[in-house]
Amino acid sequence: MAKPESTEKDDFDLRNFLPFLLNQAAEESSLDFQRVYKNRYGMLRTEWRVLFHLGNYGAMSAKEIGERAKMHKTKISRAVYKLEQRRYLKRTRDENDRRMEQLTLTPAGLTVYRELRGIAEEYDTKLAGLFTNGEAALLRMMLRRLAGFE
Amino acid sequence: MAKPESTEKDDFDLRNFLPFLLNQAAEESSLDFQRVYKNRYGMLRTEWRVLFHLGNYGAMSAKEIGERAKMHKTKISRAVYKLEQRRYLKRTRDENDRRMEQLTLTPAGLTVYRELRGIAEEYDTKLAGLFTNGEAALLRMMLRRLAGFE
DNA sequence: GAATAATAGTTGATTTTGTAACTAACAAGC
DNA sequence: GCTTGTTAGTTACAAAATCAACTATTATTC
Repeated sequence: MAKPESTEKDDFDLRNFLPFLLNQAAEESSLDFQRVYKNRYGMLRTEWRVLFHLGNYGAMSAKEIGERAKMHKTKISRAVYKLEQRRYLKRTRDENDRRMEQLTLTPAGLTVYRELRGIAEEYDTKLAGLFTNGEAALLRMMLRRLAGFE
Repeated sequence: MAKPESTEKDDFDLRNFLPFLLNQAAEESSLDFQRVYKNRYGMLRTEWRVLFHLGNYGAMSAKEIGERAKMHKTKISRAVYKLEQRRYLKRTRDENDRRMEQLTLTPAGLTVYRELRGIAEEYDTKLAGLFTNGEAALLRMMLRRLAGFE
């Protein structure tokens, strides 16, 4: 006599809940890269992000980085400070609007960026290798949409 | 005379780098849900996760939650403490192995779980609505693989 | 079965993040 | 042109995450 234990519907599965799933995937898929920038370059997550923004898109202000990476301005302020200490970037006051400063990578910063970028590319290829080319492209498209890019 | 500025290859785009992209998507896609458990229920991320594990999969030990959610044991220890304070769960010492304790939701905890689960389901549906059914299913499959589930 | 190692969970110290208040420069209204 | 509001960025303080050391219990080894 198959009597249901309760009337409760519980077809919900945490492991399919998109915010959780995305978070777990993000966490897991950045472990190896994290090890590199952390252990090998002594950087924090916020720091490589700032470095990559400047390396990849060229000089910009802290505010602009904040908008692109959706990082709070205090995080960026501190990351910029650390990168400046290590002589990876320099600031130049914007003469048109003296509230902000233009951030530029130094040659040393650019070198580190290129090294890390190489590792990032390899790593990305490895991750994408879990899928067919078509799937991977679709994945990126969907993630961009979820992230609010495009 | 179209002379390239440098020999540098820079087809790299940070916004397509999977670890970054996943992180941005995860961040962005959990904002609304975060507001609910934070502002309306005064919970932390770690806390709703523990609550959901117990609600969704039934009683288990802190260690088991840690393995499933890839959360460090100190985070769990503190989340369990908070949930216990609020009478959302109770602990019972495992008599076979007295080092660990079985964690169970109280009726109050179960109620809160069900409320939040409902909101989570709605929210998930909204997010999935950005895609076709087939795409969404594929997305979940790919994320599960990246997360190391299955 | 006593000594050693391993495991579940907690606690305290340090590091990192988040929040709010602040300074300095610019913009707008009148 | 002076008051009021806004913006870029920093700093101080509070909250949370990380890391290491700790207790209590179980497992292993000789």
